[in-house]
Amino acid sequence: MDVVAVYKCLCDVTRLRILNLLREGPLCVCHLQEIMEEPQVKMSKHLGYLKKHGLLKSTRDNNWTIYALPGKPHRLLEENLKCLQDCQREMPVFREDERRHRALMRRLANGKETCPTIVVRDSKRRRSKTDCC
Amino acid sequence: MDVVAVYKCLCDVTRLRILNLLREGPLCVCHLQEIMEEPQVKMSKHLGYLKKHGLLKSTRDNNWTIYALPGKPHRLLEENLKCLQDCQREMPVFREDERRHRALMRRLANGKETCPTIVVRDSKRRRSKTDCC
DNA sequence: TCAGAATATTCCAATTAAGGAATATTCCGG
DNA sequence: CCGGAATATTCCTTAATTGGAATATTCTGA
Repeated sequence: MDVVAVYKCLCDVTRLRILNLLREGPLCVCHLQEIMEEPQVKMSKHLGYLKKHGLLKSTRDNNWTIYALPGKPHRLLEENLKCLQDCQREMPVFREDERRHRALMRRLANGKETCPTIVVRDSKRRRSKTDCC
Repeated sequence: MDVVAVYKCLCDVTRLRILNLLREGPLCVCHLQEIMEEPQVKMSKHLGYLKKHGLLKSTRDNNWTIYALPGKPHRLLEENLKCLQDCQREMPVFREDERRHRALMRRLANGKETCPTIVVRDSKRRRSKTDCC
């Protein structure tokens, strides 16, 4: 565990936004993209960066990659994730993200649309192979 | 309070070492230098950086500058300072620093040598104006 | 006033980081 | 096998970071 590397992970808004969103549960790349309204390249790179340094894990589900926080994160990460919860004031963008996140979740919950993101939480639902984003 | 700026402060070894040392109490620049065995420019710049972002405060004592953690640090800083305490394993350099820190303190405590660093802790001691380092 | 100590600042070179455009890869359904 | 979707990677440009050398500033004691 490279402490400095962890802080390097945390010192970028995009990465903080990703971590903050994933506190709520796993998300596939396209949903993160949709929520954060950022281009695919950017998302993919930052996700890769976080994963490379052990702050995220990923699983492949057909054509999708689902990112999630590690099962038992290092203390350093854990403490800082807790702090993120209280950073609404300092990070207004967090509130926006969470708003769009909830909207997406509602849409997925009551919709025809199914997606790996939701499947992780409700493994009984079936989905087609290509109806994600 | 700029969250990202705080993490930028924390993502450099030199700055982490400074913060870790100052957990124990204030130190003047020359003592930080001595303990960390780093050149003056480097120390001065990183100290200025930390101060600029509110992670340190400084007071002037004659020709010396004494740096210290802020009285009541932001939660983010506070939590991470606590984490630093447990990072001996990941940061062997912390142990070295603390060893040299203790040695310095012993030297100052029982010596003729007095210094702003010690004065902060024992304001009854007198010192000459030029016997610091 | 002058030399020297403690600290800060400026200037510069080298390294690293961030983001976008284009391209590659992988996997699916037809 | 082909087209398309989801994601990753490569290449490139621009910006930011780091650190050292030299210099400046401030203060003190003689």
